[in-house]
Amino acid sequence: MTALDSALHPTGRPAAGESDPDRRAEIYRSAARIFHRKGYHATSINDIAAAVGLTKAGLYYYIKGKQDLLFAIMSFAMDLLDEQVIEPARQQEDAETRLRAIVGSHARLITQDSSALTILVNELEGLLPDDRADIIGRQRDYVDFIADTLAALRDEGKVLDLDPTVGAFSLVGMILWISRWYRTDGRLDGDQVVATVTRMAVSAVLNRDAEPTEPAAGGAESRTARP
Amino acid sequence: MTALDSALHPTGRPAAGESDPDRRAEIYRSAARIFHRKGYHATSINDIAAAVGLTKAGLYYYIKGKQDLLFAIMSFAMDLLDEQVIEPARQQEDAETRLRAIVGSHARLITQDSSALTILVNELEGLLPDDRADIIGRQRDYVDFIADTLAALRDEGKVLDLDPTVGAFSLVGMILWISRWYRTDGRLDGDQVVATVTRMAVSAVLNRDAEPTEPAAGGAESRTARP
DNA sequence: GCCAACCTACCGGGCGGTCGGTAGACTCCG
DNA sequence: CGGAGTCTACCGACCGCCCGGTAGGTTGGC
Repeated sequence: MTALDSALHPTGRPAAGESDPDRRAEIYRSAARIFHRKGYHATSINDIAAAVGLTKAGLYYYIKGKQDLLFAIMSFAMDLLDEQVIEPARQQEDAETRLRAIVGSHARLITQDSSALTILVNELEGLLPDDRADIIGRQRDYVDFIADTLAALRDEGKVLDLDPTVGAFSLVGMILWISRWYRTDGRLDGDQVVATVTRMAVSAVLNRDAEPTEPAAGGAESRTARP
Repeated sequence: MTALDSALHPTGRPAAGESDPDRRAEIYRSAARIFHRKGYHATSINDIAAAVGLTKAGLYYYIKGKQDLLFAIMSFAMDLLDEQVIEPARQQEDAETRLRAIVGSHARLITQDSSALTILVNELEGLLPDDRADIIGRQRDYVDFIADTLAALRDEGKVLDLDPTVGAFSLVGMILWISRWYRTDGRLDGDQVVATVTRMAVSAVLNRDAEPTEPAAGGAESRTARP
Protein backbone atom coordinates (compact mmCIF):
# COMPACT_ATOMS: atom_id res chain seq x y z
CA MET A 1 0.00 0.00 0.00
CA THR A 2 1.62 3.19 -1.13
CA ALA A 3 0.85 6.73 -0.13
CA LEU A 4 -0.17 7.33 -3.69
CA ASP A 5 -2.96 4.85 -3.39
CA SER A 6 -4.68 6.69 -0.59
CA ALA A 7 -3.76 10.00 -2.12
CA LEU A 8 -5.14 9.43 -5.57
CA HIS A 9 -8.00 7.14 -4.71
CA PRO A 10 -10.59 9.08 -2.70
CA THR A 11 -12.22 5.79 -1.75
CA GLY A 12 -9.32 5.08 0.60
CA ARG A 13 -9.45 5.66 4.30
CA PRO A 14 -9.00 9.20 5.64
CA ALA A 15 -5.49 8.46 6.93
CA ALA A 16 -5.79 9.71 10.49
CA GLY A 17 -3.05 12.03 11.67
CA GLU A 18 -1.48 12.18 8.21
CA SER A 19 -0.80 14.93 5.77
CA ASP A 20 -3.36 16.51 3.49
CA PRO A 21 -4.13 13.88 0.84
CA ASP A 22 -5.23 16.46 -1.73
CA ARG A 23 -1.91 18.22 -1.54
CA ARG A 24 -0.14 14.89 -1.80
CA ALA A 25 -2.10 13.97 -4.87
CA GLU A 26 -1.23 17.30 -6.46
CA ILE A 27 2.44 16.72 -5.73
CA TYR A 28 2.45 13.23 -7.21
CA ARG A 29 0.58 14.41 -10.28
CA SER A 30 3.00 17.29 -10.78
CA ALA A 31 5.99 15.05 -10.30
CA ALA A 32 4.63 12.56 -12.82
CA ARG A 33 4.17 15.32 -15.37
CA ILE A 34 7.70 16.64 -14.91
CA PHE A 35 9.30 13.19 -14.88
CA HIS A 36 7.42 12.50 -18.09
CA ARG A 37 8.60 15.69 -19.76
CA LYS A 38 12.24 15.83 -18.66
CA GLY A 39 12.98 12.31 -17.52
CA TYR A 40 13.60 11.11 -13.98
CA HIS A 41 17.33 11.75 -13.74
CA ALA A 42 17.13 15.15 -15.40
CA THR A 43 14.46 16.27 -12.95
CA SER A 44 15.65 17.70 -9.66
CA ILE A 45 13.74 17.69 -6.39
CA ASN A 46 13.86 21.47 -6.66
CA ASP A 47 12.03 21.35 -10.00
CA ILE A 48 9.17 19.46 -8.43
CA ALA A 49 9.10 21.63 -5.31
CA ALA A 50 8.97 24.79 -7.40
CA ALA A 51 6.18 23.38 -9.56
CA VAL A 52 3.94 22.90 -6.53
CA GLY A 53 5.00 26.17 -4.87
CA LEU A 54 7.20 24.74 -2.15
CA THR A 55 10.84 24.76 -1.19
CA LYS A 56 12.82 21.57 -1.34
CA ALA A 57 12.60 21.08 2.44
CA GLY A 58 8.89 21.77 2.34
CA LEU A 59 8.43 19.09 -0.27
CA TYR A 60 10.22 16.57 1.95
CA TYR A 61 7.38 16.91 4.42
CA TYR A 62 5.31 14.95 1.89
CA ILE A 63 7.76 12.57 0.31
CA LYS A 64 10.35 10.17 1.66
CA GLY A 65 12.84 10.54 -1.16
CA LYS A 66 13.22 10.85 -4.90
CA GLN A 67 13.29 7.12 -5.57
CA ASP A 68 10.25 6.47 -3.38
CA LEU A 69 8.43 9.14 -5.31
CA LEU A 70 9.25 7.41 -8.58
CA PHE A 71 8.20 4.02 -7.26
CA ALA A 72 4.92 5.44 -5.94
CA ILE A 73 4.12 6.94 -9.35
CA MET A 74 4.94 3.73 -11.15
CA SER A 75 2.94 1.62 -8.70
CA PHE A 76 0.00 3.95 -9.23
CA ALA A 77 0.34 3.61 -13.00
CA MET A 78 0.45 -0.16 -12.69
CA ASP A 79 -2.66 -0.09 -10.47
CA LEU A 80 -4.35 2.04 -13.11
CA LEU A 81 -3.45 -0.48 -15.81
CA ASP A 82 -4.72 -3.33 -13.65
CA GLU A 83 -8.10 -1.82 -12.92
CA GLN A 84 -8.76 0.02 -16.18
CA VAL A 85 -7.35 -2.45 -18.68
CA ILE A 86 -6.64 -5.90 -17.32
CA GLU A 87 -9.60 -6.45 -15.01
CA PRO A 88 -12.28 -5.30 -17.49
CA ALA A 89 -10.67 -7.38 -20.23
CA ARG A 90 -10.63 -10.45 -18.01
CA GLN A 91 -14.43 -10.32 -18.02
CA GLN A 92 -14.46 -10.98 -21.75
CA GLU A 93 -14.56 -14.67 -22.46
CA ASP A 94 -14.20 -14.41 -26.21
CA ALA A 95 -10.53 -14.02 -27.07
CA GLU A 96 -11.01 -11.62 -29.96
CA THR A 97 -13.29 -9.37 -27.91
CA ARG A 98 -10.76 -9.53 -25.10
CA LEU A 99 -7.94 -8.46 -27.41
CA ARG A 100 -9.98 -5.51 -28.65
CA ALA A 101 -10.75 -4.55 -25.05
CA ILE A 102 -7.12 -4.63 -24.01
CA VAL A 103 -5.79 -2.59 -26.89
CA GLY A 104 -8.68 -0.14 -26.85
CA SER A 105 -8.69 0.63 -23.14
CA HIS A 106 -4.92 0.82 -22.89
CA ALA A 107 -4.68 3.15 -25.86
CA ARG A 108 -7.49 5.30 -24.48
CA LEU A 109 -5.73 5.59 -21.14
CA ILE A 110 -2.62 6.86 -22.89
CA THR A 111 -4.42 9.43 -25.01
CA GLN A 112 -6.15 10.74 -21.92
CA ASP A 113 -3.11 11.16 -19.67
CA SER A 114 0.11 9.57 -20.65
CA SER A 115 2.51 10.78 -17.95
CA ALA A 116 2.27 8.03 -15.34
CA LEU A 117 1.83 5.25 -17.91
CA THR A 118 4.86 6.44 -19.85
CA ILE A 119 7.11 6.82 -16.81
CA LEU A 120 6.17 3.24 -16.06
CA VAL A 121 8.10 2.00 -19.05
CA ASN A 122 10.79 4.62 -19.48
CA GLU A 123 12.26 5.10 -16.02
CA LEU A 124 12.68 1.55 -14.74
CA GLU A 125 16.41 1.94 -14.28
CA GLY A 126 15.85 4.75 -11.79
CA LEU A 127 14.33 2.35 -9.25
CA LEU A 128 15.99 0.40 -6.48
CA PRO A 129 16.51 -3.26 -7.45
CA ASP A 130 13.68 -4.59 -5.28
CA ASP A 131 11.21 -2.01 -6.53
CA ARG A 132 12.29 -2.62 -10.10
CA ALA A 133 11.75 -6.34 -9.71
CA ASP A 134 8.25 -5.64 -8.41
CA ILE A 135 7.28 -3.44 -11.36
CA ILE A 136 8.92 -5.64 -13.98
CA GLY A 137 7.07 -8.64 -12.58
CA ARG A 138 3.74 -6.91 -12.94
CA GLN A 139 4.59 -5.79 -16.47
CA ARG A 140 5.60 -9.32 -17.34
CA ASP A 141 2.18 -10.52 -16.12
CA TYR A 142 0.52 -8.04 -18.43
CA VAL A 143 2.46 -9.20 -21.47
CA ASP A 144 1.72 -12.81 -20.56
CA PHE A 145 -1.95 -11.96 -20.35
CA ILE A 146 -1.86 -10.64 -23.92
CA ALA A 147 0.26 -13.56 -25.09
CA ASP A 148 -2.25 -16.00 -23.59
CA THR A 149 -5.04 -14.22 -25.43
CA LEU A 150 -3.11 -14.54 -28.69
CA ALA A 151 -2.47 -18.21 -27.96
CA ALA A 152 -6.21 -18.71 -27.43
CA LEU A 153 -6.91 -17.01 -30.75
CA ARG A 154 -4.38 -19.23 -32.45
CA ASP A 155 -6.07 -22.31 -31.01
CA GLU A 156 -9.30 -21.04 -32.51
CA GLY A 157 -7.48 -20.75 -35.84
CA LYS A 158 -8.22 -17.05 -35.94
CA VAL A 159 -4.70 -15.81 -35.67
CA LEU A 160 -1.72 -15.92 -37.97
CA ASP A 161 0.79 -18.50 -36.93
CA LEU A 162 3.16 -16.38 -34.88
CA ASP A 163 4.93 -16.60 -31.58
CA PRO A 164 2.48 -15.24 -28.97
CA THR A 165 5.24 -13.52 -27.04
CA VAL A 166 6.55 -11.67 -30.07
CA GLY A 167 2.98 -10.76 -30.96
CA ALA A 168 2.21 -9.47 -27.49
CA PHE A 169 5.36 -7.37 -27.29
CA SER A 170 4.76 -5.92 -30.72
CA LEU A 171 1.23 -4.86 -29.85
CA VAL A 172 2.40 -3.34 -26.58
CA GLY A 173 5.06 -1.39 -28.45
CA MET A 174 2.48 0.00 -30.84
CA ILE A 175 0.29 1.11 -27.95
CA LEU A 176 2.98 2.59 -25.73
CA TRP A 177 4.48 4.51 -28.60
CA ILE A 178 1.32 6.58 -28.84
CA SER A 179 2.50 8.70 -25.93
CA ARG A 180 5.51 9.75 -27.96
CA TRP A 181 3.66 11.24 -30.88
CA TYR A 182 0.07 11.94 -29.87
CA ARG A 183 -0.63 15.52 -28.84
CA THR A 184 -3.96 16.41 -27.26
CA ASP A 185 -4.00 19.74 -29.11
CA GLY A 186 -2.96 18.23 -32.43
CA ARG A 187 -4.72 17.49 -35.68
CA LEU A 188 -5.96 14.08 -34.64
CA ASP A 189 -8.84 13.30 -32.35
CA GLY A 190 -8.12 10.97 -29.45
CA ASP A 191 -10.99 8.59 -30.10
CA GLN A 192 -10.00 8.38 -33.72
CA VAL A 193 -6.45 7.47 -32.80
CA VAL A 194 -7.65 4.81 -30.37
CA ALA A 195 -9.93 3.34 -33.02
CA THR A 196 -7.22 3.30 -35.68
CA VAL A 197 -4.60 1.73 -33.43
CA THR A 198 -7.07 -0.89 -32.22
CA ARG A 199 -7.97 -1.78 -35.79
CA MET A 200 -4.32 -2.06 -36.75
CA ALA A 201 -3.52 -4.19 -33.72
CA VAL A 202 -6.32 -6.63 -34.40
CA SER A 203 -5.56 -6.72 -38.10
CA ALA A 204 -1.90 -7.40 -37.32
CA VAL A 205 -2.62 -10.69 -35.62
CA LEU A 206 -5.89 -11.94 -37.08
CA ASN A 207 -5.94 -14.34 -39.95
CA ARG A 208 -7.13 -12.84 -43.21
CA ASP A 209 -9.77 -15.43 -43.95
CA ALA A 210 -11.11 -15.48 -40.40
CA GLU A 211 -14.00 -13.09 -40.51
CA PRO A 212 -17.64 -13.95 -39.91
CA THR A 213 -17.19 -16.85 -42.33
CA GLU A 214 -16.10 -20.24 -41.05
CA PRO A 215 -12.34 -20.60 -41.12
CA ALA A 216 -11.25 -22.57 -44.15
CA ALA A 217 -8.67 -25.31 -44.09
CA GLY A 218 -5.43 -24.22 -42.40
CA GLY A 219 -2.66 -22.08 -43.80
CA ALA A 220 -2.17 -23.38 -47.28
CA GLU A 221 -0.90 -19.91 -47.84
CA SER A 222 0.45 -19.08 -44.43
CA ARG A 223 4.14 -19.44 -44.85
CA THR A 224 5.99 -20.34 -41.73
CA ALA A 225 9.67 -19.58 -42.02
CA ARG A 226 10.65 -22.44 -39.76
CA PRO A 227 14.36 -23.25 -40.04
CA MET B 1 32.77 3.64 -42.85
CA THR B 2 31.60 7.03 -43.97
CA ALA B 3 28.80 7.27 -41.44
CA LEU B 4 31.22 6.55 -38.65
CA ASP B 5 33.65 9.16 -39.91
CA SER B 6 31.06 11.84 -39.88
CA ALA B 7 30.10 10.76 -36.40
CA LEU B 8 33.68 11.06 -35.30
CA HIS B 9 33.99 14.55 -36.66
CA PRO B 10 30.64 16.10 -35.85
CA THR B 11 31.85 19.62 -36.45
CA GLY B 12 32.95 18.74 -39.95
CA ARG B 13 36.28 20.47 -39.62
CA PRO B 14 39.23 19.13 -41.63
CA ALA B 15 41.02 17.54 -38.68
CA ALA B 16 44.44 17.26 -40.26
CA GLY B 17 46.64 16.20 -37.38
CA GLU B 18 43.97 14.67 -35.18
CA SER B 19 43.68 11.85 -32.74
CA ASP B 20 43.63 8.13 -33.44
CA PRO B 21 40.31 7.38 -35.19
CA ASP B 22 40.23 3.76 -34.01
CA ARG B 23 40.44 4.85 -30.40
CA ARG B 24 37.75 7.42 -31.03
CA ALA B 25 35.48 4.83 -32.57
CA GLU B 26 36.00 2.54 -29.59
CA ILE B 27 35.09 5.38 -27.24
CA TYR B 28 31.93 6.23 -29.13
CA ARG B 29 30.88 2.60 -29.28
CA SER B 30 31.48 2.15 -25.56
CA ALA B 31 29.61 5.34 -24.73
CA ALA B 32 26.65 4.24 -26.85
CA ARG B 33 26.50 0.93 -25.03
CA ILE B 34 26.57 2.57 -21.60
CA PHE B 35 24.08 5.30 -22.53
CA HIS B 36 21.83 2.54 -23.80
CA ARG B 37 22.06 0.51 -20.60
CA LYS B 38 21.93 3.22 -17.96
CA GLY B 39 20.47 6.20 -19.76
CA TYR B 40 22.26 9.41 -20.72
CA HIS B 41 21.69 11.39 -17.53
CA ALA B 42 22.49 8.45 -15.26
CA THR B 43 25.80 7.91 -17.03
CA SER B 44 28.76 9.95 -15.84
CA ILE B 45 31.78 10.92 -17.90
CA ASN B 46 33.75 8.89 -15.40
CA ASP B 47 31.75 5.76 -16.27
CA ILE B 48 32.67 6.11 -19.91
CA ALA B 49 36.29 6.93 -19.18
CA ALA B 50 36.64 3.88 -16.94
CA ALA B 51 35.02 1.65 -19.55
CA VAL B 52 37.70 2.53 -22.10
CA GLY B 53 40.54 2.52 -19.58
CA LEU B 54 41.08 6.25 -19.31
CA THR B 55 40.73 8.92 -16.69
CA LYS B 56 38.15 11.64 -17.14
CA ALA B 57 40.82 14.11 -18.21
CA GLY B 58 42.21 11.60 -20.67
CA LEU B 59 38.79 11.08 -22.16
CA TYR B 60 38.44 14.80 -22.76
CA TYR B 61 41.33 14.57 -25.15
CA TYR B 62 38.93 12.77 -27.50
CA ILE B 63 35.59 14.43 -26.84
CA LYS B 64 34.42 17.99 -26.59
CA GLY B 65 31.76 17.40 -23.97
CA LYS B 66 29.04 15.09 -22.82
CA GLN B 67 26.34 16.63 -24.98
CA ASP B 68 28.52 16.61 -28.09
CA LEU B 69 29.19 12.95 -27.45
CA LEU B 70 25.47 12.25 -27.31
CA PHE B 71 24.81 14.22 -30.47
CA ALA B 72 27.61 12.44 -32.30
CA ILE B 73 26.15 9.05 -31.38
CA MET B 74 22.66 10.05 -32.43
CA SER B 75 23.88 11.52 -35.70
CA PHE B 76 25.72 8.29 -36.39
CA ALA B 77 22.58 6.29 -35.66
CA MET B 78 20.56 8.49 -37.98
CA ASP B 79 23.19 8.06 -40.72
CA LEU B 80 22.94 4.32 -40.20
CA LEU B 81 19.17 4.47 -40.58
CA ASP B 82 19.53 6.56 -43.72
CA GLU B 83 21.95 4.29 -45.49
CA GLN B 84 20.75 0.90 -44.24
CA VAL B 85 16.99 1.44 -44.26
CA ILE B 86 15.80 4.53 -46.11
CA GLU B 87 18.11 4.53 -49.11
CA PRO B 88 17.68 0.84 -49.97
CA ALA B 89 13.92 1.15 -49.55
CA ARG B 90 13.82 4.17 -51.83
CA GLN B 91 14.99 1.91 -54.65
CA GLN B 92 11.79 -0.12 -54.40
CA GLU B 93 9.15 1.30 -56.68
CA ASP B 94 6.35 -0.98 -55.54
CA ALA B 95 4.82 0.40 -52.35
CA GLU B 96 4.20 -2.95 -50.68
CA THR B 97 7.72 -4.16 -51.40
CA ARG B 98 8.99 -0.84 -50.09
CA LEU B 99 7.06 -1.24 -46.85
CA ARG B 100 8.44 -4.73 -46.34
CA ALA B 101 11.94 -3.44 -47.01
CA ILE B 102 11.59 -0.63 -44.46
CA VAL B 103 10.22 -2.73 -41.65
CA GLY B 104 12.51 -5.67 -42.33
CA SER B 105 15.76 -3.74 -42.55
CA HIS B 106 14.95 -1.49 -39.61
CA ALA B 107 14.00 -4.44 -37.41
CA ARG B 108 17.10 -6.33 -38.48
CA LEU B 109 19.29 -3.36 -37.57
CA ILE B 110 17.80 -3.33 -34.10
CA THR B 111 18.21 -7.03 -33.47
CA GLN B 112 21.84 -6.77 -34.54
CA ASP B 113 22.89 -3.84 -32.37
CA SER B 114 20.29 -1.73 -30.73
CA SER B 115 22.34 0.69 -28.64
CA ALA B 116 22.77 3.65 -31.00
CA LEU B 117 19.34 3.22 -32.61
CA THR B 118 17.68 3.13 -29.21
CA ILE B 119 19.53 6.13 -27.81
CA LEU B 120 18.30 7.93 -30.90
CA VAL B 121 14.73 7.82 -29.65
CA ASN B 122 15.15 7.73 -25.89
CA GLU B 123 17.60 10.50 -25.12
CA LEU B 124 16.40 13.39 -27.25
CA GLU B 125 15.84 15.63 -24.25
CA GLY B 126 19.53 15.42 -23.39
CA LEU B 127 20.48 17.38 -26.49
CA LEU B 128 20.95 21.08 -26.95
CA PRO B 129 17.94 22.68 -28.64
CA ASP B 130 19.64 23.11 -32.03
CA ASP B 131 20.94 19.56 -32.08
CA ARG B 132 17.58 18.24 -30.99
CA ALA B 133 15.86 20.12 -33.79
CA ASP B 134 18.29 18.56 -36.24
CA ILE B 135 17.63 15.00 -35.08
CA ILE B 136 13.88 15.44 -34.73
CA GLY B 137 13.73 16.83 -38.26
CA ARG B 138 15.46 13.76 -39.65
CA GLN B 139 13.20 11.46 -37.66
CA ARG B 140 10.19 13.34 -38.94
CA ASP B 141 11.41 12.77 -42.50
CA TYR B 142 11.60 9.05 -41.81
CA VAL B 143 8.04 8.88 -40.48
CA ASP B 144 6.85 10.92 -43.47
CA PHE B 145 8.61 8.47 -45.78
CA ILE B 146 6.64 5.61 -44.24
CA ALA B 147 3.41 7.62 -44.24
CA ASP B 148 3.88 8.38 -47.94
CA THR B 149 4.35 4.69 -48.60
CA LEU B 150 1.12 3.92 -46.75
CA ALA B 151 -0.65 6.67 -48.69
CA ALA B 152 0.56 5.10 -51.93
CA LEU B 153 -0.75 1.72 -50.81
CA ARG B 154 -4.09 3.29 -49.96
CA ASP B 155 -4.28 4.81 -53.44
CA GLU B 156 -3.74 1.33 -54.81
CA GLY B 157 -6.62 0.17 -52.63
CA LYS B 158 -4.31 -2.26 -50.90
CA VAL B 159 -4.45 -0.69 -47.49
CA LEU B 160 -7.14 -0.38 -44.86
CA ASP B 161 -8.60 3.09 -44.77
CA LEU B 162 -6.49 4.63 -42.02
CA ASP B 163 -4.63 7.85 -41.41
CA PRO B 164 -1.15 7.34 -42.90
CA THR B 165 0.48 9.28 -40.08
CA VAL B 166 -1.12 7.16 -37.38
CA GLY B 167 -0.21 4.06 -39.36
CA ALA B 168 3.40 5.13 -39.77
CA PHE B 169 3.84 5.99 -36.10
CA SER B 170 2.28 2.72 -35.03
CA LEU B 171 4.58 0.67 -37.21
CA VAL B 172 7.59 2.61 -35.96
CA GLY B 173 6.51 1.96 -32.38
CA MET B 174 6.28 -1.74 -33.03
CA ILE B 175 9.76 -1.81 -34.54
CA LEU B 176 11.50 0.38 -31.98
CA TRP B 177 10.00 -1.55 -29.09
CA ILE B 178 11.96 -4.62 -30.18
CA SER B 179 15.05 -3.22 -28.49
CA ARG B 180 13.23 -3.30 -25.15
CA TRP B 181 12.41 -6.99 -25.11
CA TYR B 182 14.65 -8.78 -27.59
CA ARG B 183 17.73 -10.40 -26.08
CA THR B 184 20.44 -11.82 -28.32
CA ASP B 185 20.98 -14.72 -25.94
CA GLY B 186 17.27 -15.40 -25.48
CA ARG B 187 14.88 -18.07 -26.68
CA LEU B 188 14.06 -16.37 -29.96
CA ASP B 189 16.19 -16.20 -33.04
CA GLY B 190 16.83 -12.74 -34.48
CA ASP B 191 15.84 -13.56 -38.05
CA GLN B 192 12.65 -15.17 -36.79
CA VAL B 193 11.76 -12.05 -34.80
CA VAL B 194 12.43 -9.84 -37.80
CA ALA B 195 10.25 -12.05 -39.97
CA THR B 196 7.40 -12.11 -37.47
CA VAL B 197 7.42 -8.39 -36.86
CA THR B 198 7.55 -7.69 -40.58
CA ARG B 199 4.59 -9.99 -41.16
CA MET B 200 2.61 -8.31 -38.39
CA ALA B 201 3.43 -4.84 -39.66
CA VAL B 202 2.34 -5.62 -43.19
CA SER B 203 -0.73 -7.45 -41.99
CA ALA B 204 -1.64 -4.47 -39.79
CA VAL B 205 -2.05 -2.11 -42.71
CA LEU B 206 -2.88 -4.29 -45.69
CA ASN B 207 -6.40 -4.94 -46.77
CA ARG B 208 -7.63 -8.47 -46.09
CA ASP B 209 -8.16 -9.38 -49.70
CA ALA B 210 -4.76 -8.24 -50.83
CA GLU B 211 -2.48 -11.18 -51.43
CA PRO B 212 0.83 -11.09 -49.64
CA THR B 213 3.22 -12.43 -52.21
CA GLU B 214 6.85 -12.51 -51.32
CA PRO B 215 9.40 -13.93 -53.76
CA ALA B 216 11.22 -16.71 -51.97
CA ALA B 217 14.70 -15.95 -53.26
CA GLY B 218 14.25 -12.36 -54.29
CA GLY B 219 17.56 -10.65 -54.88
CA ALA B 220 15.97 -7.23 -55.18
CA GLU B 221 15.44 -7.05 -51.47
CA SER B 222 18.56 -5.85 -49.70
CA ARG B 223 18.94 -8.93 -47.58
CA THR B 224 22.56 -9.38 -46.69
CA ALA B 225 23.10 -12.59 -44.82
CA ARG B 226 24.76 -11.97 -41.50
CA PRO B 227 27.03 -14.54 -39.92
C1' DG C 1 -0.38 24.66 23.84
C1' DC C 2 -0.05 21.72 20.10
C1' DC C 3 0.71 20.05 15.77
C1' DA C 4 0.40 20.25 10.68
C1' DA C 5 2.73 22.68 7.33
C1' DC C 6 5.94 24.83 5.95
C1' DC C 7 10.77 27.66 5.94
C1' DT C 8 16.13 29.06 6.03
C1' DA C 9 20.44 27.37 6.21
C1' DC C 10 23.35 24.03 5.63
C1' DC C 11 25.99 19.38 4.51
C1' DG C 12 28.80 15.96 2.01
C1' DG C 13 29.47 14.48 -2.35
C1' DG C 14 29.55 13.79 -7.19
C1' DC C 15 29.08 16.09 -11.34
C1' DG C 16 30.97 18.17 -15.96
C1' DG C 17 34.81 20.33 -17.16
C1' DT C 18 39.75 22.50 -16.94
C1' DC C 19 44.68 23.15 -16.04
C1' DG C 20 49.28 22.27 -16.04
C1' DG C 21 51.92 19.03 -16.60
C1' DT C 22 54.82 14.77 -18.79
C1' DA C 23 56.37 10.17 -20.77
C1' DG C 24 57.60 8.64 -24.94
C1' DA C 25 57.90 8.37 -29.91
C1' DC C 26 59.33 10.81 -33.74
C1' DT C 27 61.73 14.47 -36.48
C1' DC C 28 65.17 17.74 -37.69
C1' DC C 29 69.63 19.73 -37.60
C1' DG C 30 74.60 19.93 -37.05
C1' DC D 1 75.14 10.05 -33.76
C1' DG D 2 73.30 13.21 -30.27
C1' DG D 3 70.54 16.47 -28.45
C1' DA D 4 66.90 19.88 -28.99
C1' DG D 5 62.31 20.51 -30.31
C1' DT D 6 57.62 18.81 -31.33
C1' DC D 7 53.51 16.30 -31.03
C1' DT D 8 50.26 12.68 -29.38
C1' DA D 9 48.19 10.66 -25.68
C1' DC D 10 47.38 10.71 -21.55
C1' DC D 11 47.19 11.79 -15.89
C1' DG D 12 46.58 14.03 -11.00
C1' DA D 13 44.65 17.69 -8.93
C1' DC D 14 41.53 20.86 -8.86
C1' DC D 15 37.22 24.12 -9.65
C1' DG D 16 32.54 25.76 -9.09
C1' DC D 17 28.13 24.12 -9.12
C1' DC D 18 24.20 21.74 -7.96
C1' DC D 19 22.42 17.54 -6.25
C1' DG D 20 19.57 14.79 -2.67
C1' DG D 21 18.82 15.15 1.82
C1' DT D 22 18.60 17.13 6.82
C1' DA D 23 18.60 19.93 11.25
C1' DG D 24 16.31 23.04 13.50
C1' DG D 25 13.45 26.27 13.54
C1' DT D 26 8.82 29.42 12.72
C1' DT D 27 4.00 30.19 11.80
C1' DG D 28 -0.90 29.88 12.02
C1' DG D 29 -5.17 27.58 12.84
C1' DC D 30 -7.57 24.68 16.19
